[in-house]
Amino acid sequence: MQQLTVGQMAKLNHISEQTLRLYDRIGLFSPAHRGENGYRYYDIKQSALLDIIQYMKSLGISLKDIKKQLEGRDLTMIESALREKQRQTEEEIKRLKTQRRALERTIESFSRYRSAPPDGTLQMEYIGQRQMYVVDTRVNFYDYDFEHYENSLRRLQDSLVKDDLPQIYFCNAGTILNRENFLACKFYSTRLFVFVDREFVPESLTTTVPAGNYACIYCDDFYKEKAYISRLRAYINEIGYEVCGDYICESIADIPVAKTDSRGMYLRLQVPVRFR
Amino acid sequence: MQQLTVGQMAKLNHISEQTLRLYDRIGLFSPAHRGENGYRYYDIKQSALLDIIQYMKSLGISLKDIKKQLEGRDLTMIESALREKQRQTEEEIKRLKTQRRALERTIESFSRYRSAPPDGTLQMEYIGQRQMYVVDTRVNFYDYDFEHYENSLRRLQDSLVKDDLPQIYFCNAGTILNRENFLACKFYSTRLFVFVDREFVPESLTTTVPAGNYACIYCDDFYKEKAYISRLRAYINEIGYEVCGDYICESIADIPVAKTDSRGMYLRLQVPVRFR
DNA sequence: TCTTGACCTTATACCAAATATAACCTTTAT
DNA sequence: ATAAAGGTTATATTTGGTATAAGGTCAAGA
Repeated sequence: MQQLTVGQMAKLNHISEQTLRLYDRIGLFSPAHRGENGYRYYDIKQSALLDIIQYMKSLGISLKDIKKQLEGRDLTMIESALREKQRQTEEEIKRLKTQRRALERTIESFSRYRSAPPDGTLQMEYIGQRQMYVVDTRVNFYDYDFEHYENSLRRLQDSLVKDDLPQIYFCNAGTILNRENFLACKFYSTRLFVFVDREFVPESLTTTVPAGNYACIYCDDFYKEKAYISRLRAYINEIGYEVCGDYICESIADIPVAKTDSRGMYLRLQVPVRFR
Repeated sequence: MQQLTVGQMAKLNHISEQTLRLYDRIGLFSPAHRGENGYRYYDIKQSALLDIIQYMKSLGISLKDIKKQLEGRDLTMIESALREKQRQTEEEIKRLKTQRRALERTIESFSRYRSAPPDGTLQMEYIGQRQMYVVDTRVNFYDYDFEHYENSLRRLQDSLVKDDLPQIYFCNAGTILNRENFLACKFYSTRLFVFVDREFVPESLTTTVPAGNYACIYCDDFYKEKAYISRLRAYINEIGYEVCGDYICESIADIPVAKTDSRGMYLRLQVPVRFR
């Protein structure tokens, strides 16, 4: 019978010596014999057990649980553990797919920020259909300051958590102002939103923003919004269009780069229009 | 300016107080002010930074790295970190998909074990096409004992690692004996394999086992193989078939349930046949 | 004004699953 | 004989928190 030292066994099984010693100490996997010198001597046949341990570990099962499963020597227990793991894996894949999309969105947001027109730019843009997750805060943003907006974002976060949605990074949030209020110069908006992906959020929780032509003005300061809205309205009249939907204040980038501990905002104020 | 205590800030941002204190201690995220009483006072506007931290954390970036990124305040650095994370996510999804399949295989193996015919059963079976990953050990298994087989499995594992393949649990491994040797009663086999999935292993690394009718005999002991091969051959002659391909000794379940620290093997010895 | 309870502070320990180090012993090869 | 390689133990470090103890602060009610 071949006697393997800890180093040989480690190499043979692609595991570190330290780890084998650890497994011995916690009683998960011990050498077949101990020499009088204290050396650990393993039997190659023990590899079979180590295989299972490594396999279960690769499934993310804790050493404690692996030990329990193996001590039980209960096949059905191991099997149900595997089934449970299968379920978890399925979920994890789903989570990662969401994450992948979130990353895409954020990176998009960065590039949008980099290539965005300068502050004050007025232009027409065709924007495709979007989905938003909306929360009505019942408080008028225009009556309060930036701090209140932050507060409201927290509320939106609460809401996302409650609806069991992944916590999206707020790189694409904003507020909605009714068409009527926009036209009447009445600054009254209580609705806050984040843009979301249709595939990851149940349709019942989202609102669709129709595709179409939007009159847009870019804005680098939260506090300039009111003034820029006026310019936007003037622009629309000037080019002979009419407003055909709700106004949106979209933050297209929202990165605290400065030392101010506040958001480094870049807004795209927009309203859907059509030829009169 | 609203001053938030640690508890309020925690609730607002769905994070624990402990964690906020931890972040303060490691200098990742500190309160705007400290009261004379030592209390931490946060500014709601700091939530923006916490958002980013939470976001980066959700991507699995370590706190240390997050700190570094944010201290740099370098947008392009953050962006490239995100891109790196995107790559990692992609890989992780791939890994999990492989894991999902491996789990399926193992669970399959359990149920195959449970429903397998008793030791000694002889029968014809139609078996679909399979892919195998083969290693030639250049040593004849039949000249050595079970220990040597274990040793060879380690070699197979080395090979899998070298080829950058996921470490499949050896629940479906075996050996191949040439048709000629099988017919000549010459026990000479040096090739070891595991069955793999086409989708997860490059085709260049796999060997296809054709679909077809196989004469099979079930065997619960490694050491009975030679005797059972004779019975298999006799059976094939008896029913008037002829061997049309290589013999395979497939371990259909391989679970160390017993206290022996060795594999609890269940073998399906098989050889493709056709009507003479 | 006192007390109570909620909330804050720090320091310390704990968790998993290793990895790293120090201090020391054994084996093997030169 | 000596040195290198490899073995032993015990202890500390890592990560991202959570848990606990011992104590300080604050606001409300009696």
